[in-house]
Amino acid sequence: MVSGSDPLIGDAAFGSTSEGMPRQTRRSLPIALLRAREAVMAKFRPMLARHEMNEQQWRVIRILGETGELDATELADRALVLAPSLTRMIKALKTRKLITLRKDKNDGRRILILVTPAAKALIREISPESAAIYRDLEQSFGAREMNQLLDLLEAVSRI
Amino acid sequence: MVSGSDPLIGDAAFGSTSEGMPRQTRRSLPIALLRAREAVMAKFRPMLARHEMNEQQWRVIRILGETGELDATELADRALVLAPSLTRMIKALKTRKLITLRKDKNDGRRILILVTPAAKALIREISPESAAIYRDLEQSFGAREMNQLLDLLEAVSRI
DNA sequence: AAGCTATGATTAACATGTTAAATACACGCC
DNA sequence: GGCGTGTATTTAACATGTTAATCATAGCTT
Repeated sequence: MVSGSDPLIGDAAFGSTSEGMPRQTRRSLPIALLRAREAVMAKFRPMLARHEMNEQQWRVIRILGETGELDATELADRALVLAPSLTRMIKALKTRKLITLRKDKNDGRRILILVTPAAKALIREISPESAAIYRDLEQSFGAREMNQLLDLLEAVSRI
Repeated sequence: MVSGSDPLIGDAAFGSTSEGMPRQTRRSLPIALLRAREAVMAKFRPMLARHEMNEQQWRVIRILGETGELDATELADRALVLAPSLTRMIKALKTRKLITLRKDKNDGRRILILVTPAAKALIREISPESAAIYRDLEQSFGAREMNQLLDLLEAVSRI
């Protein structure tokens, strides 16, 4: 019998590497992705916070700025937020006068979302700061590694 | 003047690739990490849901199972959950009798957390299912690519 | 036109993420 | 021993994540 504080033997939870070693938590893809994301976002969050934006709001506003008017479903897909989250965010962003809404005339179920000039001004403030952080990241990580990583991430996303 | 629905020109927000092309949202590291994570977790979530576990609870329980007794700070670090989230999770997991708590005799501020036999049994149920999903993933993505990706993610996490 | 089914958006309920503040204990200094 | 400072944990408040249910509109079928 294992005593109360003994760890379970090995780690069958996430398979084995090609070398046949038991996989440690550090070597698990979901955790590695989370850890990497945390490390990267830690660089951006303070800057965004100075502009009273969180990560998700910045994704939404930025995509609307890049793309122009979008319906809620399309926007949620592209910004990687769930529909219920977007519904709540829309209220807040409308109150802050960063977006305007109108009904789709051809489909009464859809709402169309558009950034205001104020939001565009905000995007123009944040973008260069974001670009600077990204450049630092690319420099310390390596441009080649960055591209390789982006390629692999894109491949994983398609699985 | 740009009209209301025109996208902002280009995309200065996240720097440029080595080829000098403007970076699209798809080519942004934070978004690529999020998208990849979503794709991967979509494979695991239904299985975990069948065991009435979410992703975070599984990370916590699994790490406790691997490691044995841990204090809250150490556990939060390893499971990548924030301290306030862990506080709430501890209540739920204790109610479900998956963990037990005791005070550290040498440091009255710390609580020590330990999985119950019931939790170990649960881990033994989930682990093989998780391993099977991981194997499928590794097979369709490629073991070499998987290792390469894990190496790059580890490198990014250290920046 | 009525009815069926599918889709877009919202609401509800509960969980975690996030930051700041509060609480409790540890530890060194005087 | 009292005091300031630091650390571990909790609480609070608000935001998003997640799933399921609801509501409204489209669009097809008869």
